[in-house]
Amino acid sequence: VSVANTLVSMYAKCGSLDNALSVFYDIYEPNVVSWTTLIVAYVHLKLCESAILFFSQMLLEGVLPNIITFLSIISACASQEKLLNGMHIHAQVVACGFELDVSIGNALISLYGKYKNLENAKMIFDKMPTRDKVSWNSLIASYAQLGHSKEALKLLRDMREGGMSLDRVTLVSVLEACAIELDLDEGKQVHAHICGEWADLDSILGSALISMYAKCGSLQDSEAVFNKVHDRSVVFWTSMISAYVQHEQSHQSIQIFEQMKLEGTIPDDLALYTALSACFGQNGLDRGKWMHAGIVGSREKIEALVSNALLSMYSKCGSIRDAKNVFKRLTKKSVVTWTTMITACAQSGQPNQALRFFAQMQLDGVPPN
RNA sequence: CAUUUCAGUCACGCCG
Repeated sequence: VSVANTLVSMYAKCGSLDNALSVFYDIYEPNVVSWTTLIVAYVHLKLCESAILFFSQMLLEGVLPNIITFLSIISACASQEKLLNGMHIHAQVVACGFELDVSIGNALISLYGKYKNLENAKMIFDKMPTRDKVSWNSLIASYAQLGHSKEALKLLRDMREGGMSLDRVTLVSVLEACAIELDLDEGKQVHAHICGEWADLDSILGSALISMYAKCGSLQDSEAVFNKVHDRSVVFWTSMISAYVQHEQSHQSIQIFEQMKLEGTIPDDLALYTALSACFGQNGLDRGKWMHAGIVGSREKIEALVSNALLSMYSKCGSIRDAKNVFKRLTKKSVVTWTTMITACAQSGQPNQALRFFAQMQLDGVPPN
């Protein structure tokens, strides 16, 4: 069984769910590790519904979940919206007597954070018999992501007073909090702390610093960070592209985008989205068309996010005609897609066309929000 | 043999 489990895990990590599944189904009596491995595979592919289904199936077959199973299933629940699943799992954790485990507590903190339920997150935290760095990080991240940055920064202070050392995860969350608060001073202090603690920045901390500085209005600092990091991920590049967009520097932004491609980093949807949003102003339309052509030439299908970005780009650049052309060729149109078109027409003196789109949208089965 | 926290992002409107 162990050998088969390892195989399942290996196939899953290579992205071959089919192979993983067929090995799993050939296991005579799958044990708790087999099931957990499968659940994790689905969670990593964001197929959380299925992960939860496998969990139920496992229970039906009389296999008892252990702590690791619960950790996996809690993270499955955290990445989907259904509150009920999460509450249900929490109850089961308690019933199995696992609720005092540190890792379980950590996962639950994060779960309630994702559910925007900070009271419960804090309650779990307070009730934990022992806390580790992850406990603090989870709670701080929850506060930071929900925009409660003051509390996040306060927790940081408590954490340090309690003698906990900070790690990269802590700092990323704190930088996010600084960005929301537009607290440049605190952000710089965190940056100084980072420089004192590690010889070089990695691309995750780098991205967080770039966007913190950009949001706090200090583009020069973003640039300085950008130049210091050499192991650049797509996210890292995108942060810099976005920083220039926020400061309305279309040209610089596109230049970074081009440099990224030259250095061999393949842009993902969000990178394309951001680069397209950099096409505005004087040469905006030309840059946008050029980019559009590049996108069409380099990928099979265009994702929703990217096509929406194309629509906004064309309408921002004043070419409703091009926007309509893109729009016509889309197979899936969301409310956002329709609203982009409606707004484009409305703002360019074509109110009747806007109303026509509005009517068509409803005929298409998309309800207005 | 499997496991918990972290970075770039969406249209419109409202408030700051």
